[in-house]
Amino acid sequence: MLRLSTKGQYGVRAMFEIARGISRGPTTIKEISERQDVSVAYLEQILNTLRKAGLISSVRGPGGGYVLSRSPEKISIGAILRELEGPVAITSCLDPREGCLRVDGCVTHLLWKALGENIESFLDDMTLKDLLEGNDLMATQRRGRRQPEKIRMLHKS
Amino acid sequence: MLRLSTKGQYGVRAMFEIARGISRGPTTIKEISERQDVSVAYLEQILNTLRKAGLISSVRGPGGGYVLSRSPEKISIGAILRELEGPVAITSCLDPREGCLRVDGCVTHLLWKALGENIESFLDDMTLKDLLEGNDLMATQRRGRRQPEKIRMLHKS
DNA sequence: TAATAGCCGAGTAATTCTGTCAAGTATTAG
DNA sequence: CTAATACTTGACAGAATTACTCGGCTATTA
Ligand code: FES
Ligand code: FES
Repeated sequence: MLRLSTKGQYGVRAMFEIARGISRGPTTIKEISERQDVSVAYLEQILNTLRKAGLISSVRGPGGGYVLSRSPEKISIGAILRELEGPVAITSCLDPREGCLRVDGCVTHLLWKALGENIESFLDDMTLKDLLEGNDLMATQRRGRRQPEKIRMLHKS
Repeated sequence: MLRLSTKGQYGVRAMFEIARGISRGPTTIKEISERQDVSVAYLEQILNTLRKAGLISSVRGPGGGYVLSRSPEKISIGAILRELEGPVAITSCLDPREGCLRVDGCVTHLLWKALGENIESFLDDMTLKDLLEGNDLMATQRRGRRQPEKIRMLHKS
């Protein structure tokens, strides 16, 4: 229950790759494809959506690729997913693009609403920076280094 | 993003109706159908699943219907949804029935896992009793009565 | 000017969702 | 006993969504 589509998942992983490549300049679709095991054609579609949303910008021609429009800590996972999958809406009744007639007097409405807000604040609080730190953590694990706070909390839970 | 299927939603609403009818004895499919606007045929499918799962039991013949197997505070929304929609699994990688080969070294794995656990604890903490109290709350609103705690918290959030 | 790299719209196969339908079985009132 | 009530079961089908692929185009630069 409550699956995320592959589009959303791949989107987050692609954004992570672009974020990770910051120091090397633009990251190409091909590189992302190889590192994350997603086809080039599918990534084109996904990255195009994210570019139109203003989360990344593209550089054409040789040496080109994609770069983040803002710094990693300013791009939340929620922002990425919203562009690719629309707003968090546990039920169609809660989707601003749809709506419901029976809202008043519906016992479950508040329940789904609260759950949705819970999920959304989680996703909006987590950013690409946290993912980068989580990756560092994995790379340096078992070496006694200091662990980034938010990810360590994830690890515990 | 992250939609709940209608099956799960209807299932929760049906369980609420059965819980609400406790004092009157078994609740028939037809009654649930009328009160919750869901077809009898579809409810048959849903309630059968819930019965096989042991959440409700059925009484056949005239005067029959469905009753809860346990008291409302012992039936969580999570338990209902798990039967109808399978385990919470944001990604296929987290579904115990599927799994993933790239788990080690996957940056997003911990993220989805933590989100899933967050959702699950929310759903497991909320019970039919809370829905019943929420319903009372709606019915008595604007009359200055005392409001049940958990639902009032929902209302605030 | 050729190679690189992103841009764009359409289309399609597979899967999942959202139900319906028909033919049963069990129980009870009369 | 029998008729009415109500749940039981399995199959099936249309609609919607997902998860992609494909072909051709445009911009940039060495
Ligand atoms: S049916 Fe739409 S809010 Fe409950
Ligand atoms: S790809 Fe399966 S856990 Fe990340």
